[in-house]
Amino acid sequence: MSDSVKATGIKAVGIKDVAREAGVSVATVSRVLSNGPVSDALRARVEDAVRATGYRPNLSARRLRSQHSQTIGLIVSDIRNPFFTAVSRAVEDAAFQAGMRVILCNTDENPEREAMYLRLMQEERVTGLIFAPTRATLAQLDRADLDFPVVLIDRSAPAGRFDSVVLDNPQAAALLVDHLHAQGYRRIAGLFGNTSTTAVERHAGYQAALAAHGLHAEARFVPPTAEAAEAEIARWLAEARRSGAMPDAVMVSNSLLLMGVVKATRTLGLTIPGDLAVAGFDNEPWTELVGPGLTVIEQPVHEIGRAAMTLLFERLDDPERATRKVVLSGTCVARGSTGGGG
Amino acid sequence: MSDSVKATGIKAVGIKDVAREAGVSVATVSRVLSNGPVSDALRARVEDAVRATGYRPNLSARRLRSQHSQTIGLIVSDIRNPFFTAVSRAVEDAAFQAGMRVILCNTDENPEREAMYLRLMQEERVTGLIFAPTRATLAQLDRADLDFPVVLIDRSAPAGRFDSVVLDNPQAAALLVDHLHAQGYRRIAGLFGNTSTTAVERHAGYQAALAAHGLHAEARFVPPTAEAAEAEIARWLAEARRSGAMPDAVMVSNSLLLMGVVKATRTLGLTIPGDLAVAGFDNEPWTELVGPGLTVIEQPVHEIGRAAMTLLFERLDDPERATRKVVLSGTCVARGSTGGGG
DNA sequence: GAGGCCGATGTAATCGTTTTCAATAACAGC
DNA sequence: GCTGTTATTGAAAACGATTACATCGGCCTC
Repeated sequence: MSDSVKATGIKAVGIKDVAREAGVSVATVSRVLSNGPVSDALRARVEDAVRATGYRPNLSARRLRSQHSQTIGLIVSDIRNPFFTAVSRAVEDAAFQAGMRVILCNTDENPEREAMYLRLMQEERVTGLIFAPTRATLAQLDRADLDFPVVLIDRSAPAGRFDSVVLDNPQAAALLVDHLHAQGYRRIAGLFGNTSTTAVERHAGYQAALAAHGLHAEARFVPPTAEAAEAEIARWLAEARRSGAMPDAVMVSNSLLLMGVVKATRTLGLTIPGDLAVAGFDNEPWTELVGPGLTVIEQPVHEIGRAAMTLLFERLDDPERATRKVVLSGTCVARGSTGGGG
Repeated sequence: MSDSVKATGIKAVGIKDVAREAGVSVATVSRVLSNGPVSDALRARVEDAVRATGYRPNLSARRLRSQHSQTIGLIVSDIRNPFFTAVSRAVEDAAFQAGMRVILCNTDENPEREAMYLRLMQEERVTGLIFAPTRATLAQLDRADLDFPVVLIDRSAPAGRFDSVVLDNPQAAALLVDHLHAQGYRRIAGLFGNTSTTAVERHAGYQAALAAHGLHAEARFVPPTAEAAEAEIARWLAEARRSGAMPDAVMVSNSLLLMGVVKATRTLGLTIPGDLAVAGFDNEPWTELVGPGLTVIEQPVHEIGRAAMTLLFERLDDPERATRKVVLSGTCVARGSTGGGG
């Protein structure tokens, strides 16, 4: 008969079984497992029994009773965004090292999904949350009373009810502008995403830096996709050519837009940097390989993840302390795409 | 005094509080929450009470009692590997859609970490696991008795105790070789990773396809890093030049190696495809942008993730059914890097 | 009109741990 | 030798939900 198949593990072994095997009470087993005060003799007996029975604690039960979920939430827009990929890796490493689990959620910048995941975080009774919210959700977050600490990443915090860690976006954008200026470029266009606070800050830095050099800022905003950027740049350059006011350089606010711009230059048959210098954000491995190499701002991605976890742990340690905002600096990686001074 | 600060949420609201508020028993509340048989009148009262109290079910308690963790594990080598990034996104989407959570673990191909995460999966009582194991762990996996189904991805399953979903690696490699041959290349070198079963399979396909064309195979194996590939290719080409037997094309088994090869051509001042044609795996967005565009095999990454989840759900439905191996085909995306027939 | 059945509801047991509390033993102080 | 203190241990309560089982009307059938 086919039920001879089901031979193994007819019943899960619990702490009771271990206790019986070792001839002690369940309390003693529990104490051994959590390094409580137990005599050496009993400890050894229990450890043997654990091995013999192949016991594995049930984390759900443990969490229920101890009221510690040992779980942290991580809500980002899309894990496929290399920035979040790197951050998530850092978060996971730090979490597992501290004996905690991570629940990862992708929102696609959709406020409804953000709301539902926030609800989930409450039901999971997470210890803490690391969150990159949209502007819409960020505004409501103040009112929502959550019973766990939140650390914001990438998106800037307004008043200051939450700890946060962000790149110094204005400074980073200025770094790029300064570099372009130093290379001799004078008509520096800017292309920015139109959804995140990040782009807003980078635009501000771009504008300020240009002003400092006495240059004219010319910025446009597009949805954060390569396609949108490619189309917009093509349109823009066509107009500019007609009006005789071609930019000699363009900076963009993230790596998706950067890809779009590079694509557009190919389609239009423009050389980089001869016809157009290009600079952007995020030092992904491939930026070194396209064209003459792309000049970019490198974000300390791993550090951002680590900093978020550190902030979270410190907050858990002392819930009363003042909220903190960690601002990290990017560095400018100069490559050929901004090389041939205009 | 400073304790006026702590005003909100002095005690978490449980199902009991909701029951009291609605004037019903806890059982009725539970039934409302799980769409059980309850009269419309009471259902409405309970729903009001839930809203009024701001009740959030405690998932740990629910899981403990119901013995359903509603959690699936995902163990990969490194989420920063774009292949796994995309797969993980597909898995998460499918999971959350089915009302399940995902626990993501990075092993860095380290068997010890794999073992510890497998232990964790048991303690979490996961519903199922999607796993890309190293060869070492794969060998032991047969013996370990786990009380949840496992679906292997990317790494090929040996005998067949587990469901799995993989790319048709030999065929994909052959596709690349055939394309190179059709473009006129005759001395086709191959560079492969030396850790995964994937690379082994791709090498086999490469070799078979070359043999079918009556060509000589010349393959080397390196650690799966861009640096290793770059160094090895440089050394290789130097030797080849001396012996007067330069390959006119090279194919590599993954995107990291591909980056290494491209880097090497730059350092050596070789043009693609004039001096050397290049082809590889994984159609990442940037492959379109470097040099004349890189010819690659496109893996149906999202589909692989989905297929894994489907396999898992089907297995949960019917634990007795025969194990299945889903083999998906890659497609060849031809670009300029293999364009100028040798 | 009595018996049987069914659907809605409540009571209490249960899931597998941790943790409180009491009990015991050992040991020191006087 | 008696008492107070401390270190181990066990018994049982709790954690917050689900669910088996009992109960109670109402309604149908004969």
